[in-house]
Amino acid sequence: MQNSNHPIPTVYDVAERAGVSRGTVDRVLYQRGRVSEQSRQKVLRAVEELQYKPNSNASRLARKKEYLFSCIIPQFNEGEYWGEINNGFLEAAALLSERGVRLRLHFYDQTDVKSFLAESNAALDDKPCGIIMNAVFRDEVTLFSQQLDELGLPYAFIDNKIDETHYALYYGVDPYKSGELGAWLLSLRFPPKEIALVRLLRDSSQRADPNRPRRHGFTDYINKHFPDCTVHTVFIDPKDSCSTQKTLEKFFAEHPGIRHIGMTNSRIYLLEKYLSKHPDPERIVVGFDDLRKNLDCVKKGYVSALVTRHIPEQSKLLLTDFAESVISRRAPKRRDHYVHMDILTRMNLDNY
Amino acid sequence: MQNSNHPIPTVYDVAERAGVSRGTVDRVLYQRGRVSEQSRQKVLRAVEELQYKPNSNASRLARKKEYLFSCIIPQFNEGEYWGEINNGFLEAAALLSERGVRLRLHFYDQTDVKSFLAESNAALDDKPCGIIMNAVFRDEVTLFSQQLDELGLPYAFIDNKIDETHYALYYGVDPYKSGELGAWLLSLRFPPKEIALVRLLRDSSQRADPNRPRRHGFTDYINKHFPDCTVHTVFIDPKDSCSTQKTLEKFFAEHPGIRHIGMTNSRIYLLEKYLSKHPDPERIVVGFDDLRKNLDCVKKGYVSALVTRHIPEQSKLLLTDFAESVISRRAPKRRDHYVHMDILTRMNLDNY
DNA sequence: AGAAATTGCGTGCGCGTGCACGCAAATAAA
DNA sequence: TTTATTTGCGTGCACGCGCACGCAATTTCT
Repeated sequence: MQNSNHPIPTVYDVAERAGVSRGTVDRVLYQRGRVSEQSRQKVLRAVEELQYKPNSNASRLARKKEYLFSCIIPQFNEGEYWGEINNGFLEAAALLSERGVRLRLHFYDQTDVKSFLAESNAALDDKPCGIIMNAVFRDEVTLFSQQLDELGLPYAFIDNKIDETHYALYYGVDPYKSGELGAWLLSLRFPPKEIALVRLLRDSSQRADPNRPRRHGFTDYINKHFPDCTVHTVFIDPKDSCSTQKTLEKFFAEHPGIRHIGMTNSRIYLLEKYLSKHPDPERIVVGFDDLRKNLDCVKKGYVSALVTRHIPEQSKLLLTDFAESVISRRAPKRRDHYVHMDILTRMNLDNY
Repeated sequence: MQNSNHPIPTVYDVAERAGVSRGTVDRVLYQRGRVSEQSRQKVLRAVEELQYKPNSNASRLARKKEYLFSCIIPQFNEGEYWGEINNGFLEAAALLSERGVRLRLHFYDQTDVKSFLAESNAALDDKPCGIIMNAVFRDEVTLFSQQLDELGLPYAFIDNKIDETHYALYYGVDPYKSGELGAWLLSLRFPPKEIALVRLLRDSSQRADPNRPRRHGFTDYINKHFPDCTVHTVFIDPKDSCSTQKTLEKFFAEHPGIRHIGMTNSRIYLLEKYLSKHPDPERIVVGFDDLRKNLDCVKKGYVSALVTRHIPEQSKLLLTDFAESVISRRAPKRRDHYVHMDILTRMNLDNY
């Protein structure tokens, strides 16, 4: 609690106590201009004794400095994963705006390397004081991050990262562990004999496979704990619900023993139609990520559990933390933030 | 994105556009002093057209107004539930300090009504602009809230609340639902035939029983879904680990069939000693709240799952939201915040 | 020794608001 | 009509800090 006898000290108080002028205090605090060693010590002592902290409101008012951050993330449709990430960024930006933080967004096409290159260049043209991105195209992102290193521009990764780069900050889940958690949930109720792992067809132009680590976490867990269990893989087309339906009908007709279904990408909602047409009280379905549509599936009982983190929270925390560290010119306390994985079931869905 | 041609408008811009002086703009914005209807309209229009928002940094600098909030919560030892709540308050206060928010804390003894009365009076003496409390002693809290209503002082409840009062804000979990969730988790793996519900002995002076709703959620769920299951209640003494140990030994010796153990208060860690001495791979143990010691028990495998919310998050959000609404003099968007219940197991514990 | 450059430091101004003071015009009272 | 009162409104100052200007004292160069 603030001692009411001693009101909050200002530069004037520090200057007076040190026997110098405000300007000198200013020079000492911000290493601006030349100061004799003697006055420097006096000022530092006065700052220490008075516990002086600059008034951030006055400081920002006088400085009028803006901090621009550029984000390079995949395009999205309303309600999709990257849309939620985007919402988190916007929320954080609104909160930080009074501290002079500005945001510029760049969306690229995940299936098109060139669009990533274009957007990363556009981001540089913004002359930002920090860049936030994800890492779908490993080679290009690595190259880009080297460019940023040379420019001395700090950058942060969201959702996934490239360990070999000098990123300042990372927020995301540990994808491998989240896969394990999903497999654990799937097998919690009774041991699986056969599992359907549903995957998405992707056109050949898409080189990246961002879900690999999570899928491996999933299958490794199953193989380790249930060595006799077979994992069947089915591919469905995310753009064609009709063919998806046919594929699933056919697949499950051929494998009537399957009671466990998992999907390691964020689109478990694509199964809704099939699941609703073929109810099975014994079936267990596990998916990932708290998309609106996924939550609906849990609510309706088609999906037993989702593994997720609060998606917008993740990007909100990243921007807040990143901005804080850039503004204060201090490295963040922690570099890697593997955010907590939530387990969502119909029992704890209401207030998410 | 901010249009760079039109820099952020100031009162001067508004005044000029409305053809009046800064003082007049100020008067209409804050309903201070007298203004002719004609100028009022002109100013309001200019504000609208320019999308004028006062610069919060300049505003706070000039105003120098402080907002004091007083919290009245139970005493605690390091690492206990209310300690975590307290940490959340402190964290929020640190973040809000530059907006002029100050915090004053009052701790009372949960077993002593008089200490609550003393602390609530002390809180009033602070002359705060808002009060945060929990509701252990229903009658006394109800009386106190009536007093606050008369004074026109807004108050918020944390953790639990009294519906009949005119509280401005509430953050907490739905205790009944959390009890249900705990029971669901306990019975997830295989249907329970016998359950041990471990409770704490409380001295007769303690009238309040804050865990009742949660316990009822728990037992109701079991009775509804497993009508043939018997729920045994065991009382242990939280202050005497030796007697606790004896009680548990005796109880479980008499009921060798029990594979399900639940505890609806926050002290599942009190069972650690017993559980570690009597390992049982089939046993399922469910507790509540993410106390450090509870997390350790999950990590070591003694406890299968915890139902919790991130405790400090809850108080942090409450203070942030409450301060925001008091400062802006607007009612909060939502009054009741039943925060999300997390499910914690050894699979998703690492980054909590 | 005188001129030129460098070092150390004090001061003034502006950032955008909030608020109090006080002036002029309009109205009411004498 | 003169004086008192009210209404409407403009202006000045302070908030605490960042920054630039410029003066005086000291050192370096010719």
